[in-house]
Amino acid sequence: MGRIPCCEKDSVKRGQWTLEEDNKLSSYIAQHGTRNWRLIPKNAGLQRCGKSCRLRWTNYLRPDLKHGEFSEPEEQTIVKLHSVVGNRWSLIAAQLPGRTDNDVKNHWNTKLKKKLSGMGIDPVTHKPFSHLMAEIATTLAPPQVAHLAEAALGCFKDEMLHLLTKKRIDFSSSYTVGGYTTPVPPPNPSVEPTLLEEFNGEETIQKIKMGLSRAIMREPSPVKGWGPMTNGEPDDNSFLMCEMYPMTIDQGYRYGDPSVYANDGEGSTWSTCTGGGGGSGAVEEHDTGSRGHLLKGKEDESEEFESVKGGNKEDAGVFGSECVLWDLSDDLMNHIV
DNA sequence: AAACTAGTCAACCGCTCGGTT
DNA sequence: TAACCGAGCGGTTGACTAGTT
Repeated sequence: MGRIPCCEKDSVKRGQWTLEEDNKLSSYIAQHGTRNWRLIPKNAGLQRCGKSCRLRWTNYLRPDLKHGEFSEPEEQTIVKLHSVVGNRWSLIAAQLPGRTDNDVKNHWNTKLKKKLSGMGIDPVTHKPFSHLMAEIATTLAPPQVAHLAEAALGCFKDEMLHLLTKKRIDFSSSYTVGGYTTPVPPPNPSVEPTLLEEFNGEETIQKIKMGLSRAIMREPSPVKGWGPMTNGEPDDNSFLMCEMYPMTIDQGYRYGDPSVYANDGEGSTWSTCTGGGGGSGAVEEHDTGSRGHLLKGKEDESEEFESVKGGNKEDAGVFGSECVLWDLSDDLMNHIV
């Protein structure tokens, strides 16, 4: 039982690499290549495991690596690909020249996950938390829905409070995440300055509970399942929020065609939801119960909205998707505002 | 100024897979 | 066909740093 270790653990050095070790490894590989990792440390005069050398080379020393911050298009690519392939970091990294799977994984775990959570999006399923709950709620009898709301609040309380307080304050100027500015103002800007001042933890939680419970009970059945699309037709390999939620069809943004994931440098691969010809009727007056409250009405009065609706679509990515960020019911928002 | 906390990221670990013998 | 081996992958850990109390 057990595997033969790749090296004698007692005789190898571990931990951080020194500059001298880096130089030894780099110069050896420059001369001899990376054919046999087990022999490399021995031949290069390093007290390291071959595996450790490979890792050091592939994750840090390789000359074609990019070091530093991830760009906005890179972040978009990661999020989009993650929504389709999950934690296949090497696959995702392959679409990002100069980035390693370790880089991508670290960036996802430390930054992107939090960004999505903070926006009320489940980083595992890439669905808004509220929609996840709504999906579950459709399978429950009404009395159970209240319990679901209670339980969900326990799970998502932090995200919701964050969303309902800090994020809204951020909106006073504009909301920028992942380099994408969302020029959508809060539903009622006049109350914005007092939001934090008036914030009271317990009271707010009670309001959230009530609003969430009501919102879920009023959540209409999905139009379709999470029907992904390829070339405009549903396919089984990806999620497509705007298919399920009419509001997003009109003004929202969705993940682009899953078949086009190459980082071709042509800017955003996010695409807008055109609604497949459905047009502006997607958000109707009667839909005020749960979704689309923000866009409905804003369309009439907000210059910023026009900029989104009009020529600024390229500026909104997954992080700038107001339909996701603000996908809270009127009931819920009214309790808070 | 010191102690504590949270965030970041390089490195390690164990496992799987594919090629070779 | 089975055993072995090298390489790669994804999850996890821990050292370091910056920010906060």
